[in-house]
Parts: sequence; C-alpha cells; structure tokens
Amino acid sequence: MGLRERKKLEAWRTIRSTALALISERGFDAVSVEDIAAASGVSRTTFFSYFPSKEAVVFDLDPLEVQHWRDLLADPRADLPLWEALTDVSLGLARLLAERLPLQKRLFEQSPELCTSSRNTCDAFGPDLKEWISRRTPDGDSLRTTLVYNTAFAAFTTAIEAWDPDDSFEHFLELVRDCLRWAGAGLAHPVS
Amino acid sequence: MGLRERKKLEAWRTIRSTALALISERGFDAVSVEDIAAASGVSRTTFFSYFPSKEAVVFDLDPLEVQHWRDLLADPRADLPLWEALTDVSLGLARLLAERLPLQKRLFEQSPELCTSSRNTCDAFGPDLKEWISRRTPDGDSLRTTLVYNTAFAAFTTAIEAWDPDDSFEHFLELVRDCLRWAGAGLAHPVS
DNA sequence: GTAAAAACTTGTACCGGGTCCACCTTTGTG
DNA sequence: CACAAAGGTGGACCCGGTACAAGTTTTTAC
Repeated sequence: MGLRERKKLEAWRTIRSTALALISERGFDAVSVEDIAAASGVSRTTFFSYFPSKEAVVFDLDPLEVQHWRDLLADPRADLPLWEALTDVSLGLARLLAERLPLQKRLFEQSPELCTSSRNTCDAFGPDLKEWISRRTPDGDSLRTTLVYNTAFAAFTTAIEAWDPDDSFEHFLELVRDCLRWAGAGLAHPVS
Repeated sequence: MGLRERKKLEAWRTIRSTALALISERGFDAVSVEDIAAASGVSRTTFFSYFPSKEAVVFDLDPLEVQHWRDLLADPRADLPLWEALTDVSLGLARLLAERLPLQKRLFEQSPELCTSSRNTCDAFGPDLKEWISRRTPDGDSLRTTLVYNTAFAAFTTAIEAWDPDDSFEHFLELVRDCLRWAGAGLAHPVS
C-alpha cells in the first residue's frame, strides 16, 4: 500500500472519529459539516470528497469492515438453506456494526429522520446482498428475491429498533436471530 | 365547512396538482419549490405551510383520502385473524394510492433517494397502523408488533417495487396479496 | 355594522447541506 | 529532475427549510 493510500485511509479515519466524537457529544443536528471539517483539520470540500453526505460519516463502513463484509458474503457455506445462510450473514453484519450501534441507536432516538437516511447508506451493501440472495433463489425469481431481501432487512431493522443499548450485545444477536426466525417461519400463525 | 376551510382545501389541491404536473413533466429534481409556488400563485413560505417538505407534495394524502384511511382502520371486522385483516388493510391502502402510483413509480426509477424519503411520509400512517396491529397482538408484545408492522411494510414495498406501471392495477393488487401471503406464511420454506 | 382577535399570506433574511470549478500542493513515475 | 496525475482548498453558487415581522383576510362578538 503506497503512501498515498495510507494517507487517505488515515484521513478517512481521522474525519470519521472526529465526527463521531463531536456528534455523540452534541447531537447530530448540532454539529455542522464545517465543524467536523475544521475539527479534523481539512476543508469542507475535502470532507465531501471522503463522505457523500453528512449522514455517511455516521453510517459508512471503514474499508476494513467493507472487506469483512465481502468475506462474509464469499463464505462458501453455500449448502445451507437460504434462510439459515441469510441468518448467518445477518449475524455477521450485526457484529460488524457492533461498535457503532449504541451511538447510532442514541441518534435514532434523537432524530427519527436519521432512521430512514440510515436505510440509504445500508443500501450500500444492498446490491451485494441482493445478488447473493438471487444466486440462491431458484429460477431467478426476482419477485421472490426482492421479497426475501426486504423481509430480512425488515427483521434486522426490527431487532435494531427493539434493542436497548443498555442490554448486552449478545442480547442484540439473539434479537436478530429471533426476528429472522419469526419472519422466516411465517407471521400468519397466531403464536410462535 | 366554513369559507376558510374551503379555501385551504382548494389551495392545497391547487398546489398539489400544479406540483404533480410540473414534476411529472420535468422530473422531481428539475422542479424547485419556487417553481411550484410560482406556478400555483402562492409564495414559497405558503408552500411550506401546506407541505412540510418538497417530497410531501408528492406523497401526502388528500384530506379526503386520509378520511378513507381512517375508515379502513376503523372497519369493525376485528374477528379476522391478524394477518388476513392486515392484508385487507394493505389492499385498501393500495387502492388509496392507486391514482398516484404510476407517477410515483416513475419518480422512484429516476431518483432512488425518493424511495427512502417516501418511507418517511408513509410513516405518516405508520403510528396509526402500528397501534392497530398492537391492539390485535396478544400480551402487548411490542417486539412482535414491530416485526409484524415492518414485515408487512416490506411486503407492500416489494409489491410496489415489482409492479410495472404498464401492467394493470389489478395486477398490482395481486402482487400485494402474494407478497403478504408469502411473507406471512414463512419465507424459510424452500418453495411456496 | 363595526371593531378587535385570530388565522393566513408574504417578503426577507438566514442557516446548512451539497456541487462546481479554478488554482495550488503533494505524490508517483520514467 | 521533470512532468503527469491525484488530491486538497477556497469561493461562488443552488436549493431546501426555518424564523420573523408586517400586512391582509376571515371570524367573532358586541
């Protein structure tokens, strides 16, 4: 990795951590991009060359995490039934998000608008995951692919919504598992 | 209904229809709020007193439609099992959206950001629906309530995604029904 | 019918996110 | 060392959204 790349990564991380510090201290809306840029020692323009939006600085994945995510999808345990494999992937994703999840939950509670904008950036891994599902769906049934993707996403989101940051992270993993199990097993049944 | 209210409703509808005309002609991003306000014969400030955001002018419901929506939720067929009743409500909602759906789909294709912001405004009826589900969920199980809500929403969204505006509206209703049936019956089963 | 109160509209000024661009500095290459 | 490519910077600009004071219309009460 050349000097150039190293510097970029370092700058990325500086901006990210500076931003998270400011935001977790003062709240998302009370911190402007100018504040973040100034505190990180770069210009506003440069900030936007690293992050496509202000929200992205909260939700984007570190390049290292992106690599983990790709590894997760490349895991060759293709013999598992779709929904079980999907649960594994979701749990892996949960672990990726572990570190920032408490902060993100606090932000969600502050400003519900952030909830939806987080969907935008989560859609960053959307295409990958959709393609992953598609490969495991018979007949290239695109309706079913989309339905599986959206439903799994909904289950995951539900787990995030339901999790209390004061609870243990293990509990969050259980929630993810439960939500996916319920959603996968069918919600039309009166009890489960 | 007094003069004041009548005028307000009329203004609302003028702005809405003017906006939809402009936007469907030029695209969402190519029309500014100023354009809409000017073409509707009101000021920018007034526009924002009718619609909380630019997106809202596309997604908000006419007061009459809001009434229909409330009627839908008040429908006393409470004896149906939850998921069937939910399907009915979804189909009713689909009919409410019928008129603007083709336009909305075209806009979604233009700018995927709109997709997520539509979730924001759809969350306008979210609380109502969530409460409706909650009343039908035993033990006030809030995790399950949220899961049902999010999953139903995901199924509905999937139907919108999958529908081709060139297809008949009936076909859309079928998609809604299918998606809810599949999601409700359990996606973990290899085939359905 | 008229006067005061309440509701609505408007212009203006402002904030902050996001883009564009021309200019400069740094890094990689032969 | 020279040159090209990549990256950083400031400034101008657009647009969505808010706040507010001042003016206009509708309602209400007498």
